[in-house]
Amino acid sequence: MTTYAPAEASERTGLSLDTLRYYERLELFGPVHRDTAGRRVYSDHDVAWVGLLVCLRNAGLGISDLQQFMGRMRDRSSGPTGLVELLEEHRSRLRDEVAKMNLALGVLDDKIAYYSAQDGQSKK
Amino acid sequence: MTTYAPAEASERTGLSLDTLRYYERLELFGPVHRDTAGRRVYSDHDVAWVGLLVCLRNAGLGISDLQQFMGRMRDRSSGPTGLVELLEEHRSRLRDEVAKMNLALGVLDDKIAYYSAQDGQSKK
DNA sequence: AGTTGACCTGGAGTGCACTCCAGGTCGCAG
DNA sequence: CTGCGACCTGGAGTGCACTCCAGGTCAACT
Repeated sequence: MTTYAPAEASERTGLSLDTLRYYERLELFGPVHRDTAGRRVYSDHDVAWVGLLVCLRNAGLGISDLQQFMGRMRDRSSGPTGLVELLEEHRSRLRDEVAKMNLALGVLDDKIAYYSAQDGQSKK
Repeated sequence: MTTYAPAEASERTGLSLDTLRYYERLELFGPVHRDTAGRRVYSDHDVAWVGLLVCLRNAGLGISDLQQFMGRMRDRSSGPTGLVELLEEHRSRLRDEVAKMNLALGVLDDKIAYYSAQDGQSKK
């Protein structure tokens, strides 16, 4: 199993060392294995997991959402935790967001069309 | 021309009174007309404009983006200001965002499918 | 043995976008 | 004319998500 030094994990996830540690403190992932000197050694699994976190963060989920998500994952062995419901809730929120953004995109398109036309003939 | 008291403007734009005043201070819109007692009187135009701001904010533009946008609008009479270019830049950023969100949506779909299946047979 | 550089910790600092507050003014219903 | 409620101001406070920092440890190179 491949492992990664902090700097490499940072590079692969696109997060700073600080952010990686920050996420770990908040228990969004980990615990991360340490070498004899106390330095972090990230596994494939860690890196992949952080990739998921980054993706969901990019999508606009907050830290507390991710914490909930993690919590449910952890307790999954002890029966149903509503994990799927939680995910579905976030999915529908995300869809709303996307809809909003598409709306804004439409507005931007309109504005661009409008002002392009104006600028095109502005020195009348 | 219809006008609106602060409370009504707040209702129509979905922003709090505080936020409305905050946006005005930052010159994202206005200046807003006042009555004899010094109270704000919002016009149709103000409300519509704030609607645009809200839409762009929803879409993830920051306050400083909106300020730039406003600045260019103001100076438009004195020749080309690169307003269209600015809008186009934001549009492409927005498109990236949407793409990211769609990616996240795909990931969520996968997770939901995966954990639904697991939960469905979890009490094995 | 000394220097370098990557890493460690806990905690303080930053930037953003609000949000709240104290203390005050006004116009109108009773 | 007295409340009352909506509004005003400048400025302080909040919550989030990092980001930076001082002071220290350790392994490897020279």
